Amino acid sequence: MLDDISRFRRFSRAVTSEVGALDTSFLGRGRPLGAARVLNAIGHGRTDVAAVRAYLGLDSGLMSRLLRGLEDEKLIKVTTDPDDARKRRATLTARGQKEFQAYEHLSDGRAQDLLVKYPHPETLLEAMDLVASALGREKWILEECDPRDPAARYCLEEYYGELNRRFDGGFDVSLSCDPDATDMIRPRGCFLVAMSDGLPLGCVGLKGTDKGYAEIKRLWVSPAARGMGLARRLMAEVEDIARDLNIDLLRLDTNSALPEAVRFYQTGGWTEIDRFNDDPYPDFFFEKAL
Amino acid sequence: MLDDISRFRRFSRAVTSEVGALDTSFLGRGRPLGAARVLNAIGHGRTDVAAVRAYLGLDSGLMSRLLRGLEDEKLIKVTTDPDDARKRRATLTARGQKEFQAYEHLSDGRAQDLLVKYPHPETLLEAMDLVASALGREKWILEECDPRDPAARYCLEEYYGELNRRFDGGFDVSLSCDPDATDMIRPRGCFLVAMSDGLPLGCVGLKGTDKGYAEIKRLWVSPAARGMGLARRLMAEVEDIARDLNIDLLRLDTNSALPEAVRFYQTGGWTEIDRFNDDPYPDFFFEKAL
DNA sequence: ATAGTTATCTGACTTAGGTCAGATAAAATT
DNA sequence: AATTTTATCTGACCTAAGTCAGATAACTAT
Repeated sequence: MLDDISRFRRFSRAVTSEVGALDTSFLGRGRPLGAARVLNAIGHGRTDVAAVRAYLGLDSGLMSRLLRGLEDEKLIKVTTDPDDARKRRATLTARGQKEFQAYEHLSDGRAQDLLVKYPHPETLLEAMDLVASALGREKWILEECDPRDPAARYCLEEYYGELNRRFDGGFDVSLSCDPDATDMIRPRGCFLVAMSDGLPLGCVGLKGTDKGYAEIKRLWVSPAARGMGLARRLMAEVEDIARDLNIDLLRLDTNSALPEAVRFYQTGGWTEIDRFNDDPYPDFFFEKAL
Repeated sequence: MLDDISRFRRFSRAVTSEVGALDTSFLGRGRPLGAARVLNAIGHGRTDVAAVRAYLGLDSGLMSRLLRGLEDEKLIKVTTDPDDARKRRATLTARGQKEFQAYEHLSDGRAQDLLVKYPHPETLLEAMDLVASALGREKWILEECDPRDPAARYCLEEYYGELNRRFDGGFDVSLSCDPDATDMIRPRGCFLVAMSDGLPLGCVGLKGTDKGYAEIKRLWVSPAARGMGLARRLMAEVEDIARDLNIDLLRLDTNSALPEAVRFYQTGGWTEIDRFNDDPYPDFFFEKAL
């Protein structure tokens, strides 16, 4: 009915007319938009004046005046960068912090007002997660972390939940060979999480063993990021790390109830091998030499 | 990991930084934003000056000046409303049409540039459809139309496609009792389509018969609109029309492979009855007295 | 050391955008 | 018929936002 471009433009119309109102939350505190935007950029951690200027696309003269105005209001303190005395850095004063929080509160309120219109917002929020992840794809960051960190645990919970839904008899972690966190920390292994502006989108674990190979575990990609090549990026990164750790053989297991995973390994340079463990869940086994 | 408000704000950040650029397409033709917005509003069919003013939220003085500017450029012609000589209506001149098309082309180009970054945009576009539909829910319109109109046929194709995916042995319209289009047109029946800014979101047909009852057929709701009460709205409307047509008994059939449909009828005042036709697909039958 | 580059500041200037008070004419209400 | 309301227009005015040219000081490269 509608072609892709029309669908895209329909989306942008809906969003600018409904969500665009969120920008308005920068008003309502008796300060012009420009000054409010600078204050908020600083509040969100952009201390470097040049960075704020680039982010907001402001002329240097204008920026200078806006900073002066905020200084006069005693909301920020501008100091010279110790490493490069040409550069300046701006930080919020206590009063600036309060003002920034007030803006945050306004924005939260607007978001809440819009959300409250939807009796069951979960479907909507899931679609929003996907759109935000896709649009911000260039800003995805792969981070190495402890598998017990909150982002990692969130991914693992989602992963277990999905297995439980997709396996015929469900999935119970305690019956599976749940890897020791310490086996997925350097130097024995590692754990990667992909983050997109605060939302974890996927993870993968490298579990060191004493059997002459390491195992790939817990490869998961959020529904909000599927079809965008994240699994491939995670695997490439974790293989690089494995090489760094002088690991020359990788193994993994998976299940035929996850056909997209099986296909992913088959087309990703992995060779099918015989069962190499006694975990009750997997029925497909692969290895790859590095 | 993130609460609903944070997810919503993450979405709005992503969208304003990526899609916000679409607004910029209103620039680039050497005209100030205000004038460009008015020209585009008129081009999109808002001929009533008051309507444009309300839509863009402009002061009457400012509006007046912007109209004068566009008139001076010979892009629009402002005439007095024949029904109410206080009101004025603006229409594009031939030159204005060309200029409007140039803006449309710019917007299409921007949309295309953003879309082209996604190798398989279908998932993204589906999520965008859903978000746009949800955000624009207040502007949904239920329209009565001929079941052979493009929007109706689009809905029916989607409906058949979904049945084909969800029924065990697939679905073939030609084996089903496909209702005659003329049975779903007044005065025998009717056909309703729900539109949301150009995208059909759902449909329902009322098929007149000569057997003392009418049938509800082809109730479908797009994945982009599920869980938002559209089926209920469509049914309420079609029941009103049935009453208008002096129909006092409705019947319908459905299939246990569509549990949400069965539940919808069970909780919507319908009573299960015995099979009343020999269509090979349905295995659930309902009726409702008006 | 010199020349060029970079980050910021300052002052002068322009424009878009928006507000306000009143004017005008048509329509609606009493 | 008189009054009120509505839709638009006009002129005066203001401010935010942005542009530009040059100044200053610090850093970088030759």
